[in-house]
Amino acid sequence: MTRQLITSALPYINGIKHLGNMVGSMLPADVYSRYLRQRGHEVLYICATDEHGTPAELAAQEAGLPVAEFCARAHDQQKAIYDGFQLSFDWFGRSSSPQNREITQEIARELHANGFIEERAIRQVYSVADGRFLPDRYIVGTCPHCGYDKARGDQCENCTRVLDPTDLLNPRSAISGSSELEVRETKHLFLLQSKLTDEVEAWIAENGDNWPVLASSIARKWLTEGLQDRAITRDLEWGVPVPADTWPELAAAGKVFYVWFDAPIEYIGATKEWADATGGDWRSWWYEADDSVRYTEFMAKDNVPFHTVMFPATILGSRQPWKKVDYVKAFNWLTYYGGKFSTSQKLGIFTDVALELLPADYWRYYLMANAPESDDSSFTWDLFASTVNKDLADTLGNFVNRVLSFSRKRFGDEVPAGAENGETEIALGAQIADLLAEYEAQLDALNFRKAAQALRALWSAGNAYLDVTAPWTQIKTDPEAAARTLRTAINLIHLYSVVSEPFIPTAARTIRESFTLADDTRTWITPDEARALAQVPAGTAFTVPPVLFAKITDEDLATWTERFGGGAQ
RNA sequence: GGGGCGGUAGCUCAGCCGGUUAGAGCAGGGGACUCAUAAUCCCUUGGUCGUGGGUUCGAGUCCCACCCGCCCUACCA
Repeated sequence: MTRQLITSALPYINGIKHLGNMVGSMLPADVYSRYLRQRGHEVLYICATDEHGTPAELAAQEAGLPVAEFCARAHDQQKAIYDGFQLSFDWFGRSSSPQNREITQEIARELHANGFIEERAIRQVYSVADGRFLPDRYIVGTCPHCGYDKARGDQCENCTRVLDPTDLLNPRSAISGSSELEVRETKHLFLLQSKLTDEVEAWIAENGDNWPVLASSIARKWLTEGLQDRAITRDLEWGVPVPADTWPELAAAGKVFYVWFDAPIEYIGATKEWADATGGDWRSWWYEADDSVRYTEFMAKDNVPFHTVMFPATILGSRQPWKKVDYVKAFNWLTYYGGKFSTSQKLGIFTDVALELLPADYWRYYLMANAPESDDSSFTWDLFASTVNKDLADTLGNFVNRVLSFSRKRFGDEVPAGAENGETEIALGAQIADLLAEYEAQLDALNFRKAAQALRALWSAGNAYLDVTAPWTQIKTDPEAAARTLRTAINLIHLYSVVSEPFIPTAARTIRESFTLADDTRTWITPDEARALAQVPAGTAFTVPPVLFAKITDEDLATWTERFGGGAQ
């Protein structure tokens, strides 16, 4: 059993995340974490809110709150939603934590000591009315090429040309609208990534081959172009301050590190938050841990360059034995009817609203069974309803209900004894063992769609077994055989409750709690146990749980499609 | 402009290093069954594998060109 370090990309502090954010990082990381824990691995699943940067400051300003207060509230809000999704973080931290500040500054000092940080003066647009330097995209104006009057300083959305903010005609602040802009000189720290390109390339060559192409190809693309030196500080109020002991002048000027510099370091910082809170040993996971720990990162494709190139460059340049990622699981986008989920246009489904409509298991299963692993995938209400109804309600939920109801009706509140297992049960056991092996193999390989398919095949096998044995017929001629069938089917139900937990933890627990089984501490099923189908002995008391998954009705669909604008695009 | 990924049945997707009649689930059609959330199980109709060339005994799978979608292109995160 290895030690498994798992992180999912940090959700940005500002705004409620939508289902696309959920399926691309936190949810698969949770499914994987739960699976590995169940298999007996020592797992540490770490996530956090990413709290620094211009958008957070502006959102706080708009909310009329001090940025620290704004972020504290937003963090709690996000945390509550993730609890609702049953995300089993070992720690859900904050990139604004003292722990992250400490480690970020430490790594910056190490980079400096090794000659990978340089101070440079750059010229940047300053908005007098807003009292802040503006990132390029926060400057709008008229495009000099096409005349579009809402072009952003980084790119014109109309003609797609890449721009410099000083190219814009009639430039103004996107925040206040003020045209009182000046180009000012400001000093920043640059990470000399150009000096680290070869090392990162060698590291990718050695480690990236097994990653999904989505991750490795993006990484290689950046490297073939050669890494450029990159500014890692900003002129903002809210961020990790540049340490005064190393850069007194910049510290005095109030410089903070760029959000993308401190955000990945928060994986380490959050682990220290966890250690400080629980007495855990954070260093054993992150420092000189290369042989004992396997580290898997989950993220959507937009995050890949930062995780495969820039962060590794930072770590390599520190010359310290920080743990580097072993496997990068990258996802494409989940779209809403082929279009982008959009906060500003209120398009799509957001995590808070999702939980108001239906319990987490419905979303968890649907999202993972249709995860955008090889390409963007499209959320549609029709597919959602058909997946939930067919797989969860009909195949699994109905199986549990039909077996337990029938058994109770005919044999009472305990698992019936009945005849010894016959050929049908032996064949079933072999089939279940095979399907379970397939399910495990797909989860081990982080193929979530295929894992969900294998799980559904396990559920379906139970229904097929009932069809072959037909206990409602057996009961008339051979009650012992009927009892055997039900005993076996009940054992399947218990097996399902164990192995389904990564995808549908709440329903799995509900099913499991319907058995009064002493010492039921089993967390996984061995091949022999799968073949035997005898973990729940005759005589075990059980109850029939309430309907596990309610079906989504046509009325529900009509209501939600109307409310969320499904298909309109 | 440059680059990456993708374009396979009505829908969502599998198809490893090229090799016999291109697969799954859902939807559609037929049948079986009645324990169960009108559930289940079995059978089955759908595809000139984006387009056009090329390599090969043989290509969805390799090469070239083009079309379409998404993403990246370093100051959003």
